[in-house]
Formats: sequence, structure tokens, C-alpha cells
Amino acid sequence: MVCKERDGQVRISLNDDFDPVKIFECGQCFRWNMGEDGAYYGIARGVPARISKEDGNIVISGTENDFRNIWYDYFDLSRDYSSIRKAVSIDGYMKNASDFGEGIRILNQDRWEALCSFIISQCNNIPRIKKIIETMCALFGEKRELEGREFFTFPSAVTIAALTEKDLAPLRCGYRAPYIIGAARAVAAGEMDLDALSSESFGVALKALKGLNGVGDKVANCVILFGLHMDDAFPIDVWMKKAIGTHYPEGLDPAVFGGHAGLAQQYMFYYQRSGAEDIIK
DNA sequence: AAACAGGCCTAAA
DNA sequence: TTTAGGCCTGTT
Repeated sequence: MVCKERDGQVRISLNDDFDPVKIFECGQCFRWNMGEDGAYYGIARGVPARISKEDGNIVISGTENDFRNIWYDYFDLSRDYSSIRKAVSIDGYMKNASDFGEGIRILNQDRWEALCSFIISQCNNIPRIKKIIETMCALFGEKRELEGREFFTFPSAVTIAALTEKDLAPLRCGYRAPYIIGAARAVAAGEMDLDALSSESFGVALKALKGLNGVGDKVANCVILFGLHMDDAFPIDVWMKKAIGTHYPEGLDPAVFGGHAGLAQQYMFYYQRSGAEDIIK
């Protein structure tokens, strides 16, 4: 992988398994949006960025140092996705799903942000999820700027922990407000040590997260996959239920994916939600 | 207007 | 252990 810095951006010559549209639209994150120029704009780890693909190269705003310190890890660039796609292609359906999802990468998101975001996501639709999160960041995050655009950092658990449900009223997040505050207080107080959990087993992490009010199986699995970056998590939502019901009516043990259940789930989810399969039929 | 959206909690079998 | 009903809110 060659990385060149020029004009305030780095250009990375990596062609395989990096498709910004799929990465940002596959449902794992809520804070990246496509601009009029076709590039994606967002903010992670307190740093705003512009991400695009030009002439087969990945182009990321910032310095080579930013790339080394932030984006290389954030985009999970050390993993070989083509070999994982091969590994999860356990049958014709999974081959189709993983081919369709080629270019997806699992982002290494901030743990607290993932927890908070997926609490908000429950029984909700994506536009509203995004709106609630952006409102929260605008109200309680810190302002950043890039190319004349305004961005807001994701507020820390400590910040949210100091608020009340009333403070969250502008978010219009309904019954999720006490869940958010409860989770923030647990994290801020150190009762819920997400950093420590990330080096625990899946089972330990699952049990701990489900101890939070408002966190059930689905949200916990999303946090473990997208925030704690454990690839044996396997979130099952309504889309996954449809996919499993159609292709594995006898049931599906995530263990068949050999430690890559998380990515397998993402390919299934993205394939199912795209409706691509139905179009073929 | 009524149903639904990337669930979760509680109560009741 | 599984199931039903309620829950904030915005959109269709």
C-alpha cells in the first residue's frame, strides 16, 4: 500500500475492498454523508474528513500522520477482506451476498459512540436516527471545520452523563432518552468499561452490555461488532430475520463463518436491505 | 388514518 | 422460555 501526501490530502493506492458508498451506506454508521461532489464527509475521533475514490485510489483529507494515526485503523486497513469474503462464502447464497458487498469494510468506531448510536437506532428509521444523532452532536459536541464545512464531535459519555432527560428533549428521541443517559452515566462512572470489554470475550461483553437498561441482544451485538470490533458478533434485526428465514429456514449457527460472523452478517444485511436479490428473481 | 420503523421492557402464561 | 402489548416520534 503506497501512501502519498499532497495538497492537504493523502492518496492511497489500494484498490481492493474499499468502496466508500458501501462502507458508509451499509448501515454500520450514521455520521457520514455524501456531498454534492460525490465524496463522503464526516467526522470520527474528533477529526473531520473528506473521503473519496479517484482513479482507483482512496483519497482522504489530512496529513500522512492523520492517515497513520487515525484512518488506517478506522477503516480497518490491516485486514485482508478478500480472504474473509472467501471464508464466509459457505454456499451459493453467501457467495452472492459477499460478492455483492465487496468493498464493505467494518469501521473501527468509537466505542461510546457506537453504544449511544445503536441505543438510538432501536425501533427507528435511518433518517430519524441520523437526525437525532446530529442534533445531539450540534448541541453537546465541539465544533470543527474542514473546507468551510462545519462538523461537530460526538459528545463524550462524561458530557452526556451530566445532562438530564429534559436536556435531551430537543433530540426528540422519545423513550430512548433515559436509556442514553443511563448508559452515559455507567460509562462515565467506569461501571461500564468499554475499553476493558474490548479485550474480553464475546460472551462477557454481551452480558455486560445487556446489563444496561435499553440494551438488548440486537443493540449489544451491534456495539460489540462496530464498537468493540469483535468479529464474532452477529446482530439479528428484522432484515437478518428475513434473510435467515429465506435461506436458512432450519436456522443458522454463526459459528459456521469461522470467526467472521460479523462480516458475514454485514454482507447478508446489506444484500437483503438492498433488495438486489429480489430484483434478480 | 393507521401502520410502521435496523428493539426493549414488563407482565403473564 | 416464549409471547403480547406498550412505548416516543416522524413519515407515509
